[in-house]
Amino acid sequence: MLKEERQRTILYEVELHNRVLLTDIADQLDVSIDTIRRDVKELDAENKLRKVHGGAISLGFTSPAAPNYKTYALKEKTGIAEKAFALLKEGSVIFIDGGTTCLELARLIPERLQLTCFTLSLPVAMQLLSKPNVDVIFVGGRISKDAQIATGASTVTDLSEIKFDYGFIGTGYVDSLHGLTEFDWDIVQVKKAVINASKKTVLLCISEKLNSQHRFKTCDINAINTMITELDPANNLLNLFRNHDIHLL
Amino acid sequence: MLKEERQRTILYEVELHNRVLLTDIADQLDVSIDTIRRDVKELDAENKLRKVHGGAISLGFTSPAAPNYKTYALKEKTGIAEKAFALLKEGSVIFIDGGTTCLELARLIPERLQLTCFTLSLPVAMQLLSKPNVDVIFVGGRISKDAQIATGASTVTDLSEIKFDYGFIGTGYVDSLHGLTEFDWDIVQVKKAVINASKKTVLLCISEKLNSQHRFKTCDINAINTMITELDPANNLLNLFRNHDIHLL
DNA sequence: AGCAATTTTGCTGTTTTTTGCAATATATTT
DNA sequence: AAATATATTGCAAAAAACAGCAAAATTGCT
Repeated sequence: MLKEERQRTILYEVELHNRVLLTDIADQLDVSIDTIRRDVKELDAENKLRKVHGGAISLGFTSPAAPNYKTYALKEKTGIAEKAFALLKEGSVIFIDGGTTCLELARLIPERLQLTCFTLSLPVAMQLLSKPNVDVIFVGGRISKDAQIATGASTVTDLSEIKFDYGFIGTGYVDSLHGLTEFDWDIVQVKKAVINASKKTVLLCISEKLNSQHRFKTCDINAINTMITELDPANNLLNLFRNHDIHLL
Repeated sequence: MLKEERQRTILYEVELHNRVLLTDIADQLDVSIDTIRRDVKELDAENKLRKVHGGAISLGFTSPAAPNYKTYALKEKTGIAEKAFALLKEGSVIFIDGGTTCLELARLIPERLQLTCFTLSLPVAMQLLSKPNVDVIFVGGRISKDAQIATGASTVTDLSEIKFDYGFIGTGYVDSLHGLTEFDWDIVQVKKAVINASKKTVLLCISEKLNSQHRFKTCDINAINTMITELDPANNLLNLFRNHDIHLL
């Protein structure tokens, strides 16, 4: 049997069943497992499949189907995410909110860092799948079409039974006096639950949102432990937040 | 024997069997293997076939599916999804499983159809977000990196409190005798829960998976109400499934 | 036909690729 | 922690590819 034939068969099996065991394939094709191992290694190098311990899995099952429409103010948001990332410790149990800034934080997590990440954002969950050492737990519920996050009573209930070391959240609007506010009532409910479930709450917020407000209130500004913007913590724009018991980063 | 004649024979063999061994051809045409090697080299240079170690393979064998991250057997799966789609009624409460076939079903749902869709697959949920009249509910839990679906005890518990009109599921392996089986135990647990939560269970399954099995059992074949393959329901390959109380589509 | 030039072919020895095996190391499970 | 499964590495045998060479066949020419 030609090598190409064998590799074709392996790919076929992987595509068909999404995952295969090296031993199974070696058995089926009647060659040594070393040969299969080498084949799979090659196919992996060619990006035809992904080699995992003991077998191989289809790319379609693992590749981050990332539609890269560009994020607004990406640079600022990446800067914020980097500051937030510095708070992460090996083995932490954290929550990552939806929104593009939080998505950047998820993207930033390095391969070797071991974390348990809760989220209710579909894009964040997708992003976290590519991190081998991150345990991803999705808090389910009715998915909001625009925010792409789970909302509703069951989500709130589920959240009430968890404690995160850190909750990294975004917000629609923030004001030193009126606190965090949102346009959408459902989203406020889950954000409240997240803050409640977080030992420490970290707000990721681009400076453009400072001193803006809307209809529904999530929490007072004091409920936030750390606020991260893309600005230098000493920046004058942050003065109004200095009176409160908030860490500025 | 003329060189040209020989090369024509080689090409013929390659086209017929998709591959050929140099030794076989040399034997068959009763010339030295070096001659065949040189012939194949020329044919390769002319792009009539592809020379590989030990033999040659047909171009059609490699080119069409080679740089292809797309869904395997997309056409078949779309066909299956179309049949499944015909079962959907306005206002139904359904469940859509993970996997590429089920993802096709999600993709097929038209804009105007009003549905309540439960899922535990991140890609399916993402897909459903683009359907304005579909209520998307994600059943949360620990996300499996490979399958990109929620698994674990909380997922199973959540599912135990729901009833779907239809549960559209896929499977890793299916056999008329051994039923639905999987490679992964965790996945079996949630699939069991899904079947339990479905008034009617519809299996979406490409015919290549028929009569295959693996380690962990999801359910007997009788637990399935309708099985959809890309084949005509009268096809002989489905004979083994006719004794059972299954609708074939 | 005769003959030289060219091409084709088979042979030889050498190099490269492929494969399986065994020993060791690493990962995973119990 | 031990026990098991999987990976990695080095090695050797076998198969295949390659390069060079010379005999044989083919071709083009007179």
